[in-house]
Amino acid sequence: MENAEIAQVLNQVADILELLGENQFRVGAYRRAAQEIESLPQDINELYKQGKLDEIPGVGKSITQKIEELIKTGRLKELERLKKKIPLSLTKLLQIEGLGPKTVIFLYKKFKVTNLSQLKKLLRSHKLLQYKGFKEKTEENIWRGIKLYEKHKERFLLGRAYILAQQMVESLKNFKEVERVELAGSVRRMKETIGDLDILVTSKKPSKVMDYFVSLPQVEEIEAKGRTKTTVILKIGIENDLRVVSPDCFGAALYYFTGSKAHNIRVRRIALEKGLKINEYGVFRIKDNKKIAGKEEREVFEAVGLKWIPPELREDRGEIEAALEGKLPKLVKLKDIKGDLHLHTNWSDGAHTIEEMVKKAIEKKYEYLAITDHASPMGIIQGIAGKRALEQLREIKRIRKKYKNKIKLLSGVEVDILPDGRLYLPDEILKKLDIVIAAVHFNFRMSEKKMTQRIIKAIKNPWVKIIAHPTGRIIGKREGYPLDMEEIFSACQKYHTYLELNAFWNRLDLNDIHCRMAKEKGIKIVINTDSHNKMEMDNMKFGVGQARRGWLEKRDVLNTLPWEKFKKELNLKIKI
DNA sequence: GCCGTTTTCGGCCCGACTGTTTTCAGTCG
Repeated sequence: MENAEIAQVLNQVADILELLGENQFRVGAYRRAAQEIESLPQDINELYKQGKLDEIPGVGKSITQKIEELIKTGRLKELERLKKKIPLSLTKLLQIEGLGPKTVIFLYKKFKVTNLSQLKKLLRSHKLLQYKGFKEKTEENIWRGIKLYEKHKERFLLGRAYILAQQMVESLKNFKEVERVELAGSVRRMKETIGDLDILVTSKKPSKVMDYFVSLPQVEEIEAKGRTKTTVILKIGIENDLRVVSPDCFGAALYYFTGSKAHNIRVRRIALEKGLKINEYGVFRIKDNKKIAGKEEREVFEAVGLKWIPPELREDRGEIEAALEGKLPKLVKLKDIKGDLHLHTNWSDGAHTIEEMVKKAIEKKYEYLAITDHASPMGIIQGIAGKRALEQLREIKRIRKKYKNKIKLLSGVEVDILPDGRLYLPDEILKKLDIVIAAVHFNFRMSEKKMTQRIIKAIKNPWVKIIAHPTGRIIGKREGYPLDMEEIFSACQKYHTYLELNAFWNRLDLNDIHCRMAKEKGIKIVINTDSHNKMEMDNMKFGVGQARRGWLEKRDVLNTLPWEKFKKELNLKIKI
């Protein structure tokens, strides 16, 4: 069983225990363990073999046994037992905004509600109104939660949420009563999926800001409106929280609302050990309630003896320990990126010409770029197979010459890896190109062993420099194909092939955890946008965000190298 | 259920908002 599967089982146990009214800390312990396992930078099966399960934070004797049982048998008797008490389907109802464990269990016990359609039927009958604590408004709220749930079962992808968040921030900046505005929450942490938007402002007139905020055209519905906190649902279906605080607590509030929850809990615990209390208004000494920090985020960290931690790291995945020891990584930045090596043009399925892509890269002050159109047996893509590859090469050389003083234009291809691991273009063509990217685009359903062998065969090809979107996932749509990443990393190291972090926000593949695994193995990553038009080249920030979440530093990313070093590293023979 | 530079027992992060209350429970982040 994989890390994510084991984490899921533990979360299910937590959900049922919570519904049963179990001790909340016991519930929390399962959640914590699940979270730790999900973000583990190693395969949990390896830890098991080494007898090191209990070294995972939050995993003690009891959960160790449960993980062992899951690894050995694929099942957990405890969960089977719990499922007899309460159907697992109830845990789905918990995902409806406004429905918590108390209400869900009440609906189950009184009305045998176990799923959404039964819940709707009950609401329509208005039978709930006879019970204490339930009035029309309660029914309305549950309907609203159901509507939101049906509209958006999945979390929003970062790319979409980011643009909307920027719009809301800009609108707030334009309002005269607003002083400071900052984006917080999971968008600030550049998480690949976003639950809601969190925006923080300072103002002397909070109620005016709240009135202005709820009147913005993007707002569909007001869920809660108070003096310091307002929650609205935007037309697109995402929730947006706005918090207004005074300037002297801005740093504390920014820290607090950036999260993640797991990170905040850990840091507050450390604060408590030092006799300090952290809340959204500041850091306070418990004995006399004196405020010792809060204006700037950095102060909050320093007050509890930590170095400032970049938002992307705040997941309680070891960043707190690293900050305590002064061993935080110096994360790669967007401005460190010197080139983009995976770009499509109208020679295959891209929208723009080679020259238009080159101009955009010059605008971005890149030192180099590679044109890598598809060469694929798939009919839908009119690619650059055969003679067309050589034609395009001539065109690239022409444009290379034209812009040689501004940017280094490299020739390339994104060639398909066939099911048996051979490539769609012969070596005679590949060897004429500067950057050969290989990728899997079809026949995804293979066993882990076969898929791993398929990709390793491509890695071994001496002309292949990069494996694009290595796991093939499309976030929210398609699981990545199963791969033995350890073997892939070893092969990359042996054959000097690089793995891509595809910056397109519905891929972000490799993900943060894989990036961190790669870093630990000493493998460099290349961050590419895989742009199919020139605007998409701006997606680089999402790739860098994911790389930062994976603890990558400048030296871990191939395309941070300046041209001469890059050329040497890849052993490129061209003269420009 | 986990954890320990005060502790192997007794803690476990903290506050805002809503709805239905007349002092609070439930939910959320």
